[in-house]
Amino acid sequence: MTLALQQSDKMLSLIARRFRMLGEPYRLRILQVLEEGEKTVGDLVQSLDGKQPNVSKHLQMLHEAGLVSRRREGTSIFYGIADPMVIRLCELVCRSTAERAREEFDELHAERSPVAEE
Amino acid sequence: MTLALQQSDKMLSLIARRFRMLGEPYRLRILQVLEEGEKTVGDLVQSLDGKQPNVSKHLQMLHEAGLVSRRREGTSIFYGIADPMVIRLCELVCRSTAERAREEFDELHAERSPVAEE
DNA sequence: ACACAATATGCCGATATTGTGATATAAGCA
DNA sequence: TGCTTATATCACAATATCGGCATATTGTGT
Repeated sequence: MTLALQQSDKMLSLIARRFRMLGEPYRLRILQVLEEGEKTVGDLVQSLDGKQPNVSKHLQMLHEAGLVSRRREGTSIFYGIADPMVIRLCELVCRSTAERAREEFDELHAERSPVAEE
Repeated sequence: MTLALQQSDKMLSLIARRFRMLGEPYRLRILQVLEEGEKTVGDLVQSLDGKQPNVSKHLQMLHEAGLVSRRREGTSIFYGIADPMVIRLCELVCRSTAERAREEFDELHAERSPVAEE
């Protein structure tokens, strides 16, 4: 049990890949937009002010990792968030990261000598 | 609200970094061992059958990202899981990834022609 | 001071990832 | 068929990451 990670090497790689897919600011921004609902590649290119090949590639990666869904409609392709887990993941990390950032901020601004965390 | 990601670019980078830190199988294995309790670098080197510099480097990265704690005791240094969020994160991803893997497995073994998801 | 153990760091080659421009594919329409 | 739009893929340079070896640092004794 524990970390629920005593999986086979293959399983571990899959898990790591999912985390890695979330480890790019640009991909996070894509997911951020997708959370409003399904979007076409063009929509995303416009929202994110990015290049189309780049957006397509990131979407491809997210899709291969099973994080976004893909639906064709005419010449357009709609992407959406496939796994609601993504939302909870981001909320968790966001909260935790913000909290830590605040702690570091407080430490920097504390009058007394820092408690030495290095 | 939504993805809780409409943060500044700096915040987004921090969040992405945390995900990236979890995006390495070796680091996941380290966390897996750390979940048993605090461990020294030497303990981990032994448990994971790895090289010491490599383990140290990964621990350093995890520590800089705020995911593991560090405590000196004599010449040894004990690392531990700093943020319990890590556990929940891994559980979420693990469940979701296993589920998806099972789905793909089922699709592959279905008698009828695959529904074409690529 | 020295020696020793535990950990960290610097450097390197191999590999992976990213972003971009050019090009290819696919669908709809005249 | 050809033309247009939307998306995907290819090819490449720049950058980042990983693992390993050698070496430096830190702490603890003598």
